[in-house]
Amino acid sequence: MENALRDAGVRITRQRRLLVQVLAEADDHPDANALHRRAHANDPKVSLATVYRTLSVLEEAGVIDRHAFEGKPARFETSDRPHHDHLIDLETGAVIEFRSEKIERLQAEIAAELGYDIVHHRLELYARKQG
Amino acid sequence: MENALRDAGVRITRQRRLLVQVLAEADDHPDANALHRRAHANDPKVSLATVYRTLSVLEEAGVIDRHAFEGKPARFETSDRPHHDHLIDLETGAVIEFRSEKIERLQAEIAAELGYDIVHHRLELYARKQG
DNA sequence: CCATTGTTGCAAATAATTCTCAACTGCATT
DNA sequence: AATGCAGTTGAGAATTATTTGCAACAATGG
Repeated sequence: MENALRDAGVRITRQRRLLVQVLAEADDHPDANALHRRAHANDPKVSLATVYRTLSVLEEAGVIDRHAFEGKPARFETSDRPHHDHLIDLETGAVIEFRSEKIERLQAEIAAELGYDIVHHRLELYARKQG
Repeated sequence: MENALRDAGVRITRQRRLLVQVLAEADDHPDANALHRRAHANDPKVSLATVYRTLSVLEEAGVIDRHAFEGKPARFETSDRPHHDHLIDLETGAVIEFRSEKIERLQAEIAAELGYDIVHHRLELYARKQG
């Protein structure tokens, strides 16, 4: 991942290397604060401002994704996994990932009809188990 | 709409009546600040805090919908209109409504395949004008 | 018309994120 | 290995969106 950054012309600093590592090790979807806490454990000198700045840089470079769930703080994950959307089970809160080529295509068509190119999208299905 | 509120046990105050009116007249998707500005024009005494409080009350009563688009402040619209999804212009922040029967159908199919019935969903396209 | 209870305005509090600026550090070059 | 400089950092102040505490006020039932 570090190489990908270097190639994108991003200067590799101690704190950036640390954050990349923390993100790579995360199997959840931490927010900026959680990342700061984790990085801080390894290097108490890393500041929250730098976490925010670095997250923007990494997002810009395309190595992480930023997810904005309702009102809540933004959460991040490495973008090495394939794109997917989410179905949320309203009773259990479980999150099921899915992907539909057809929907992706339709979205692009709709945007094109309106004169737009999609940069990214958000699709969440809130559902209940069939009776 | 006022009756719907009364039925929901919501006390009708001068400022609530005004905000309901402003919302009913809005054909865009204003945020709390914009609503405050518009209400303020009619009654300079209405405060921003009350706008926020009233919006929560109206949402609770089910007469308006709150949309939390990425990072940006929440935006509102009356919920008396037929269902639609949103395309957000990343440059101007403009919100364009659209509806696709095909996507609706596909969503239902996907949910069904996973053993679910959709209760509601959220689809947002973040896009940029075609060059 | 009065009492009760909910509502408002104001200002201060919170929460998430960005910015300012002086000190510091990658890294290309010598 | 030393040097220059543009990019980066830390600390805290600033900003933006929203919520809250509290005393004054007003809507509805009786």
